[in-house]
Amino acid sequence: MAPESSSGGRRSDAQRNRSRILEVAYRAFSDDPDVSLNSIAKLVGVGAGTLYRHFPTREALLLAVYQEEVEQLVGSVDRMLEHEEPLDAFRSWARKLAAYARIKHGIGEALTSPEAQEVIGATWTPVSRAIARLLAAAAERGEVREGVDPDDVILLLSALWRVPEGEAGLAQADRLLELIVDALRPRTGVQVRPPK
Amino acid sequence: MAPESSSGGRRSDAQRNRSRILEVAYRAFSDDPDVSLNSIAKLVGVGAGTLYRHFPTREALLLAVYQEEVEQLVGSVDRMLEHEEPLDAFRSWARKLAAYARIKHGIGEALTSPEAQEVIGATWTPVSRAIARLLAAAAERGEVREGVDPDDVILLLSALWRVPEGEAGLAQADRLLELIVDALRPRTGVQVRPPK
DNA sequence: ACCTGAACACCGTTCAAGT
DNA sequence: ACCTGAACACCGTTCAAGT
Repeated sequence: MAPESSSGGRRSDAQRNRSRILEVAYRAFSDDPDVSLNSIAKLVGVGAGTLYRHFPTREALLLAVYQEEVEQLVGSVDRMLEHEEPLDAFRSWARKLAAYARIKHGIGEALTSPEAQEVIGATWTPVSRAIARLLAAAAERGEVREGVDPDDVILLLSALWRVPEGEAGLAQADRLLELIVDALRPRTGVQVRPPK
Repeated sequence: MAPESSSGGRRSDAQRNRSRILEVAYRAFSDDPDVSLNSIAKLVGVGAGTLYRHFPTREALLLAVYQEEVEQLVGSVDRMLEHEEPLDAFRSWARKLAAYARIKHGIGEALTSPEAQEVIGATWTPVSRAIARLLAAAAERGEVREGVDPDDVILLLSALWRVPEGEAGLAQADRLLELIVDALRPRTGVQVRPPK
């Protein structure tokens, strides 16, 4: 009858549920960003209470779902800096972030809503650090000024995924990105050639 | 028994309802931006269907409520241009818009959500024109470059009202506004003194 | 014509009862 | 310990019935 054998005990099925919820939620959010939590629970085959036990708010679930991918995006910074000029790397990376936020509608909100900033940090902070690294690399070449707050840049970048869908929107996003890059340039206005 | 006397007929009570809904909704939204439409209908003392007849979506009601005030804000542009240097007028006006959007939470969404842009225009367009006027005045002095799309500027400005509440947020908004102004400066980088 | 308000199919969230 | 799922108090929206 051995009610408890090793240290873990019953913990395993809870962990199993957690990962199944994440898996199903990922697809559900992709289909429809406004999908209800109840319906996700039903899809998983789990009681609503179980979902709420693991993820107390919609935002908590949303972030857990996308955190891994955000980390991947964040992790791509170093590689990009090796293959591109810093400012181009910044542009490419910003475009990737925007494309991601445009598709995964929820994540954009999480990156700009003041409330979310306080609660999470888990998504915000890595993104902020990634931008800091890109800006630092560009600043070293004198292509952007120093001391720009990366959090300010996130907020400016959020314009990129608020653009309307379609081709006109993409063109607008390109213009916006150039405006943002201009905003970051050194104040002198004298174009500095990077040293060979 | 004269079922219809003049041309208007029964139209007047519908009009009355419309304005009462707007009046009550204004206060209700001020108290709580997420207030339900049903509860507004109840506050007005009107059937839910009546509210929906006048304003088919939440956004429609929200915009109707704030349209008058937006117009007032838009109307203040000319006066500001008379009393301030164009670029300062732009700064002041942007701050006003941001403060307004920060308080009337809904309006910020209406000014940046792509869906809203298509549906409405009634709020978007005047704001866009106001910014165009400010930019044109500044461009005449050579303080900003020409050909900047005012809609791009709205999207950039939206960063101002996504800032967290409190003092830190206001400081961030100030930094952001300066970054945006920098983004609009002439590309030459040579500071042009306005002619006396 | 316009309005009412009950009714419908949901929603997020909780919590007693089970194992 | 953890899970279930009925239940609660809502929500937006519709539409037959009234005037």
